[in-house]
Amino acid sequence: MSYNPHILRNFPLFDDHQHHQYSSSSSTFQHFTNHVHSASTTNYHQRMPKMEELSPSESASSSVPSSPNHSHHLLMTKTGMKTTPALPTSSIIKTDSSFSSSSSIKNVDQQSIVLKLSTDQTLTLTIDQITCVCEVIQQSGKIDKLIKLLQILPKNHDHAYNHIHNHDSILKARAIIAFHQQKFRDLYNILETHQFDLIHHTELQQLWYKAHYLEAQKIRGRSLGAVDKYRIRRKYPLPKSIWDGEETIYCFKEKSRQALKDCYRQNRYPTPDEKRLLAKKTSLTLIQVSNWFKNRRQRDRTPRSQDCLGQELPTSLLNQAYFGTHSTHNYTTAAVTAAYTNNRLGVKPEFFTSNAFLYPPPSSSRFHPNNNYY
DNA sequence: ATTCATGATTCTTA
DNA sequence: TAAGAATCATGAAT
Repeated sequence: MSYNPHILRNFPLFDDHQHHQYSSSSSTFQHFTNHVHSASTTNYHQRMPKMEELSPSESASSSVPSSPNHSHHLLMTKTGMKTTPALPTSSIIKTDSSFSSSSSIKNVDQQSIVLKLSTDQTLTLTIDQITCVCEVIQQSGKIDKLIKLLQILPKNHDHAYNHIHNHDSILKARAIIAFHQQKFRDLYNILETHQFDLIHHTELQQLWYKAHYLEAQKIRGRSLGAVDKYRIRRKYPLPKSIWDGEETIYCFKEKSRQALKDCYRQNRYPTPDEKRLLAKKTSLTLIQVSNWFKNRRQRDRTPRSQDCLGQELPTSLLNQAYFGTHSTHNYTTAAVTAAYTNNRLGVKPEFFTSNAFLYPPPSSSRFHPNNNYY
């Protein structure tokens, strides 16, 4: 499915005054349905239309400019999400190619559903189209529209209708609504009892934690600090239905880290080809792999550097070398830097390599109020 | 609140 | 252009 602005512009949920445009036999919908399918293979990387751009007053021929800045949380992707922190994956929505890989499911998604707009107005859309609209409304953050959409879904219990009510997007919509209505039990129930596609996990994980934070905040009657939140995350671990079960530390999955370590053990300087292979294996980007090796080499290197500082620093800062290599008495750049970062020292680490440190003036003048050594 | 680990960024160097 | 050094930012642990 694609997210065609024409459809959305015409969809009544975007404008309450547009209902009169539609009827059960509306040729308008036949038109846009065809339009959707013809465009479905080419629109993957098109930016999602914003709500403002979907207003009926807008010219139908106006194209949507792609702005790298504000397209950020309206981004669409065919391939799904990466784990780069720079990209807020929670806001990425998927296309039909990731919704349904098997053709049988795809057929179900093409089934038509009749929406009852009012007593005398109905609208027929495929499940694909409904979920498309549902995702767009979710992205827009307009909860009232989302509620309306769910309200006009049919209540019957045939195969297609069951399918749409168990669809990831529709259930996600229900979860979002439950959150906004602060019906936390309902929200947790939805998240726990339905296995969601991986593509929705990040967003739903945020929702899970946010709900628990908010609930605790209400009970305690005060806002939560970082520690409170941390304890809540520990107390209410993510359900398997919205988490693949893979441990992550600082964004990277443990499996990925192990693969990087294994490679590093054999070769500290992988070739670009090896890096590419590793990137593929770990689902990280080439840059991330390069950064990892760079950081690892740097942190492996510094604890062994020359002892050039004649002052005591905690050994705990020095015993962090990987693979069991421990140095105990070398005061390294890393240690000084860490000490500075952690406010243990009153001077910048550069000071320790400066002439002022290496070649201090005679002690008699060092504390003179007119010098600037201290 | 503080400390530590670690991914990312920026600047320099070869 | 890639590696290194220093540093920043932030998650996690205490």
